[in-house]
Amino acid sequence: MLEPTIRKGLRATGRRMTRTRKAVLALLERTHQPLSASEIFAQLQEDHVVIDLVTVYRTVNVLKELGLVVQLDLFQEGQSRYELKEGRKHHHHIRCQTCGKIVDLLLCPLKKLTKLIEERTQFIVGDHTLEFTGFCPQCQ
Amino acid sequence: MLEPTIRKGLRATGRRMTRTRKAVLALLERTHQPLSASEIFAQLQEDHVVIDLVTVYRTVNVLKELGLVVQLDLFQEGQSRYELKEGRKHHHHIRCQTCGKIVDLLLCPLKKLTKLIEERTQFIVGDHTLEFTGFCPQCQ
DNA sequence: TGTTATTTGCAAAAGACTTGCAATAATGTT
DNA sequence: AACATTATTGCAAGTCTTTTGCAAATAACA
Repeated sequence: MLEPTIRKGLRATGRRMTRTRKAVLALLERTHQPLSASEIFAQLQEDHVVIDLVTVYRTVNVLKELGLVVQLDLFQEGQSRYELKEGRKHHHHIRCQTCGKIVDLLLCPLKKLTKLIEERTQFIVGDHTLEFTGFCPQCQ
Repeated sequence: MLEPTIRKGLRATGRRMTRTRKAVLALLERTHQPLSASEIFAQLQEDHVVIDLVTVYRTVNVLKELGLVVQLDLFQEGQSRYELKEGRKHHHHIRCQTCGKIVDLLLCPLKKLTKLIEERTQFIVGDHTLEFTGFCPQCQ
């Protein structure tokens, strides 16, 4: 139940806790897969929550701005997915090419690499994406 | 000049070498940045090559199918980029958040990781993406 | 040069996401 | 508890990237 904390975050930026924001948050909280906007929309429809797809987009963007949600762009999916950050460590994902299942990879091999890249390229390295595809046990 | 080789690859799959395919290939061959479809289109227009944007999309897709071109989805760009494979080693990229410049990273730290991921997830690991963003020397 | 199948251009559509605006609802105040 | 203020929502419409249908153009090869 992270609603009270989030309410404060919203308030601090002149925003409000609303029915739709609660619904999206609750859904992300109980779902263990990163969801796309249209999946959030569809699931809330099933739950008889009245919400517009536009509102879903606006909501995930707000949550992203507040740093509560991470936006993922998985390998050639053509849409973004959103995942609650809430106390979770930075991690990556693998997605099954056949059934689309997404599994967390609780690792990130890139800490050392960043320094090397900065030396080689003179860039200041910011963010990175690392995503795998493959075949899950059921689809092999 | 990889036209003759590619002609064979096209022929082998019942395809033809055309004016537009030559133009796209030649552009990719002389450009050292991964290009988006609209950039390919715009550049060819400047070069007075008559081509439709639709044809650019179809062309890069054919080249991708033939394994001649790699499709890149860089960090939240909202469009794909295409890069000639032609004798190049597998590598990754870093893109400047300010000016958009893309620099090759001639490394891939993921060979060992694949085995670990397969053990942990029981997936058969296929492809992966790894892309960085940051600030290039000029934009710092 | 002619025949045939592939490719192209154009128009239109699909899909993800954004924006404008009037109506609605959340907040702090009376 | 009702009010006033201001953020948020829903709807319609728009943008942007990419795809598709189809008739006309053009490669390949005899």
